[in-house]
Amino acid sequence: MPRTPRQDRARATVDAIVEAGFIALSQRGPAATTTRHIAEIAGVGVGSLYEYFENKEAIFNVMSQRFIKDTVAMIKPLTPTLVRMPIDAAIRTLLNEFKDFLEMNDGRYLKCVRHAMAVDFELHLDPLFQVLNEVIMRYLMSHPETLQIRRIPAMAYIGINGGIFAVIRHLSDPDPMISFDELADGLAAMIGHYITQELKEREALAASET
Amino acid sequence: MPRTPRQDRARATVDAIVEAGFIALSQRGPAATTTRHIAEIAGVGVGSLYEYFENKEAIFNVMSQRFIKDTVAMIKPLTPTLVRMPIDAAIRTLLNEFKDFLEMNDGRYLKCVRHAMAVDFELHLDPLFQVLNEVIMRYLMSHPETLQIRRIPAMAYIGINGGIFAVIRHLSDPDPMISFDELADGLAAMIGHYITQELKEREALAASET
Amino acid sequence: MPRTPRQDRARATVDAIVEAGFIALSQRGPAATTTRHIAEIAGVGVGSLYEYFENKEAIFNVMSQRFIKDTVAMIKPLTPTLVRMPIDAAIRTLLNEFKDFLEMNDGRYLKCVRHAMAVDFELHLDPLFQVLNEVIMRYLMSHPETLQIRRIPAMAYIGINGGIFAVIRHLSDPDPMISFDELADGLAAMIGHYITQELKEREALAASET
Amino acid sequence: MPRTPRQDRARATVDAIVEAGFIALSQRGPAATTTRHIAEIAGVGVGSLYEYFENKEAIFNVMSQRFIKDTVAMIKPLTPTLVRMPIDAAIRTLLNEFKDFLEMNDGRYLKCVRHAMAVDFELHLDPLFQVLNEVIMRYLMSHPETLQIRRIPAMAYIGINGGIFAVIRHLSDPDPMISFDELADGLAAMIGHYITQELKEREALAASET
DNA sequence: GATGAATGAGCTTTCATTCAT
DNA sequence: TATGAATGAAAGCTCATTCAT
Repeated sequence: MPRTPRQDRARATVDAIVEAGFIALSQRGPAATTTRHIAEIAGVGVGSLYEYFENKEAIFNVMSQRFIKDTVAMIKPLTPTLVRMPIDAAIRTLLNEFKDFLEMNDGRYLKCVRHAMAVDFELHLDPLFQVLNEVIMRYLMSHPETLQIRRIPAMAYIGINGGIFAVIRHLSDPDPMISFDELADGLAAMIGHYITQELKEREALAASET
Repeated sequence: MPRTPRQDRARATVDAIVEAGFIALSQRGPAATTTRHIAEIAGVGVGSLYEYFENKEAIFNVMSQRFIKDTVAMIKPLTPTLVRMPIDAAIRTLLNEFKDFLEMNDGRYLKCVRHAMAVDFELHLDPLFQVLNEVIMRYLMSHPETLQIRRIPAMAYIGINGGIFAVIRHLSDPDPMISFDELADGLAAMIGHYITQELKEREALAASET
Repeated sequence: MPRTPRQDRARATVDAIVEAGFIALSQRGPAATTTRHIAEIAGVGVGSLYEYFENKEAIFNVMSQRFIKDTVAMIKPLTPTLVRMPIDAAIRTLLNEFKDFLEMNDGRYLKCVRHAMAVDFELHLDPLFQVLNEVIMRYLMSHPETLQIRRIPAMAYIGINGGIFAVIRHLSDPDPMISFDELADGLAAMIGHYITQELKEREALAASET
Repeated sequence: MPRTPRQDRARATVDAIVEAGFIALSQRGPAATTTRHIAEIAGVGVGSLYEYFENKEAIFNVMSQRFIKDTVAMIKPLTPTLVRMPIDAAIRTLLNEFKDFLEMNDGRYLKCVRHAMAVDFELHLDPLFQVLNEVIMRYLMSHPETLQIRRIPAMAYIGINGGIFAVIRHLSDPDPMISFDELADGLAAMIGHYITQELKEREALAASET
């Protein structure tokens, strides 16, 4: 049974407002993004903003949640493919998908994410970390030998945080010292080498114990 | 039109304003930091702000420059010590010094740095990247065998950006999954393993070529 | 960003603001006329001023234009009557109408015009000079013999500027040495005598040439 | 006995401040003329302004008085010469002297006088009107036949006010329709014709009475 | 429900004036 | 006496929010 037109229209308006929020934020930054701008871009009256959102901050909150939701939705379906790849290819694939995702719509998300902290995006980061941790866990379980390596939590933490930030910074850098491929290759090599080296050390240890 | 301070009293006022800027920024964030707050914390009249700064943004600019200057001043003298250490110890030492630096004055700098992008800290980041690159280069030259490893620029980029961000995020995280020591150990191990593995591969390659 | 009024209510607000501008300007002068005063007198919030005007100066500009428009609207319909009168009666009539116009609404316009230069009234004076020049030209054409007199442009310039200023100064003077009727009579006689004398000289010249 | 150096210096400082006031006012207009500017141009500290003047307005008052004093000092010595000239030559001479006076020092006085009303110059105009009235009276007494003409007070009022304003407006007009000579000639002719015509009418009247 | 005119608290900034030096 | 750093009241202006239509 379809929803009543009333609800559909309301949902469309909310979507238009959130979309407009992203456009305004990416175009003018958080300080210059006014409710008037958002309403104008959304094609609704300022009053309508307050029909659907408690206040301006609530719009940013929903934007934040939607950004994270979209990111998770981008990553989740990749998991089965990623876990079957060699680690370096998996990392490169994930980074490239992330890059494309951030650069969609003239880099709207990329521009927004740079201002994220100014509008408390951080509050809704959890699902993103969860899905990335899940990818990592599924990967490790698909490659049981890697379960023996040390410092898995720390590596996940560093890989996720360092990786996300390095990519965002690189994409935002008008004149980066290295190419994106070099960055992705570097991250892949770093993780790859860590695993290789750990496995070797485990092996050597096992051999000496025997 | 702001004038350059010529008297001692004037210089003290300028310092008080910049200091107040850090306190206000760390307490309330950039959007809620008003000229009145800064003046109040500095213990001066609002008018005095404009005796020495073109406008509010100019205060943030000077703060940004001072933060970077202080960071560089913290790192630079460590260089001789760091380059003589094993890589993992060097990294752990640097990260711990960075942590202490950020947590000085009740974490004033840490709280400010989270809002960095909102106040164009990026514009003045260069000296920091330069000094960190210099540390890396000096380290590599003190350990000539490491000069053979591949992807040095990418590793420097990843190490600096990923490292800085991972530390900041960890210190800002009210409930981190890992301890700071685990984080530092992880970063050290990751870089350390990368170098070890690279050296081994070089060796193997050299052996096979003979 | 000021918007163009689309609703009736909006138009009424704009009018109230301009009206309040005249009242405030006449009461306190340009330096002491603040946006808050204007808003208060208009019975609207300060914010409303900026819904319809770019800034404070824009209000003064519109006031200036409206003043000139009103003056022109007062003079234009008089033209047919004036051109049929003897010159001295025409001048006296025009001056008296101008006096009444300036003294309307407790002399609001008179008080404003004294501060004219401080708010760039001059920028919009052209239409006033045009209509006065047209009156003069129509008068001369209705009295073809006067077309022979010399120095018509200079006389127009002097008559218009000197006349306007003499009237304004007289009306503003708390203790003038002469009555307004004496002033009007004097201006009428001066212009009248000039024309008479010129015509006589032309006549004498024509006679001597025969 | 010479004044003490102390008093001399004080007088020089006062002069420098008033001079600076004229320069600032002519350069930037009344709204943009700050005490800081005046002090800077005068080469003294802001504090010194308040050693010699109650407040900013007092500076403008003294400026106003000095302007009028200078104008009077320019006109007074001309009187003996003027009264011996034919009326039109006298008027042209006076207007040209006035023009030169206003255009001295890159038009400093001219630029100031346009802002006069914004700073209450008008308050001190009396001596100027007195001296101009005296010139007129002396002229009339030097030409006793003119004492018979009617409307002398009105003509003086119109001539003085209309004349001053017409000259100031003309000199300020970037693109005047007539030349200054034409303006001066026009004013001279207008007054000249008035007198001529009046004398003729008196004569005719006298003849008819006989 | 949708609108946008209206609001006013509160922002940044200026500048005449003061007063310790 | 002369200074200029310091002041703070008050200016122009913005914009999230409200509410009559």
